[in-house]
Amino acid sequence: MPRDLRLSRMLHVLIHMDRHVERATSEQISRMIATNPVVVRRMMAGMRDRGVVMSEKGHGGGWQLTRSLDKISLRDVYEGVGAPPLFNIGPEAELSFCLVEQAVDRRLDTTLKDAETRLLAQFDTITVEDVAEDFEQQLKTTERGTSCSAGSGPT
Amino acid sequence: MPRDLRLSRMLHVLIHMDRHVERATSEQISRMIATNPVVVRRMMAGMRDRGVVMSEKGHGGGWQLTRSLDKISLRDVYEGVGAPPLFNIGPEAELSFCLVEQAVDRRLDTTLKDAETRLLAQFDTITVEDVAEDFEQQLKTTERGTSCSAGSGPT
DNA sequence: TTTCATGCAACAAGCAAAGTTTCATGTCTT
DNA sequence: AAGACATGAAACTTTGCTTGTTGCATGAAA
Repeated sequence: MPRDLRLSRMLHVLIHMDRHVERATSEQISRMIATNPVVVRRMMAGMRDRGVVMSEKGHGGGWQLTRSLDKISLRDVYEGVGAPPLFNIGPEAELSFCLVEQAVDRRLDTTLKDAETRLLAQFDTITVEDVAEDFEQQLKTTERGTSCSAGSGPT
Repeated sequence: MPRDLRLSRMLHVLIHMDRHVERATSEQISRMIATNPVVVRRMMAGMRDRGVVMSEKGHGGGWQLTRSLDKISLRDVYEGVGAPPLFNIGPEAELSFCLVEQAVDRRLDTTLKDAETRLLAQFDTITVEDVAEDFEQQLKTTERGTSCSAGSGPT
């Protein structure tokens, strides 16, 4: 249903990096989320700019976390991946000369801004570690050590 | 910024219909929101199915409100235009075999569903009449009777 | 110097809403 | 009955944004 997968994918990646691989190349990461290394670099660049991960070039290089997951909030990740628009609905960008449309736009705008503020506040309260623990809880229950990054090559 | 304009546009149309035109053809309505008559019919069809407006074919036909604006909530309009996805972000639709991704998806899903519930509840509390009164308040302040449906022909 | 990695730019593909064209159906007027 | 006017519905095109892909430059280790 949604169109922007970056937040979801980045969370997925960060947890794998913390729990399973420590340092990973874009190539390896791209296999975790079934995509292309370039897409990974594009996403990771924003995280690096925010100081959540670091990258090293050259032989033996790759990506690495710079803090533990309990110091990374969903908000950090959301902004790291470029703070894409939260909502799919809303008024047109350019304001109209029609006072009716202006009133509609104002009302819709404030209502959505309110919802956005509340949701981002929620994002502030959730750490990636919280989500990682959800994962481990489930792992304990099912007994299978199923993870996605294992083995399977590209193409 | 948003991609789905139907809620915004429909509100705009309903207020004009109540305050200015009473009965309007798709052609006239399409001029209000600067679009095509077919786009209007597509949007209005859902509103008709929900009993908010009625349509009549043939000479002298067109669209008409079946209730006053204070009996139409934003929620009604949102659902009338097809209840498009509220959010632009979120997890992939198909569930993964990777337990990490599953945990991420669950967490994101519940968080967004929560926000969705709150926003729709907010939509329940706002009537189109409320928005129409915003418009008239503004009208009183600026003294200009500016509206969009006046005069200007297509192309 | 070769190999492996990121960095960056440009372009193609996929998807959903919006826009458009065309024709059928129904209704009022003359 | 004929003509004008309106919705109804289907098919297709356009648009905007994310994602996917290719190519090349840059930097670091072997």
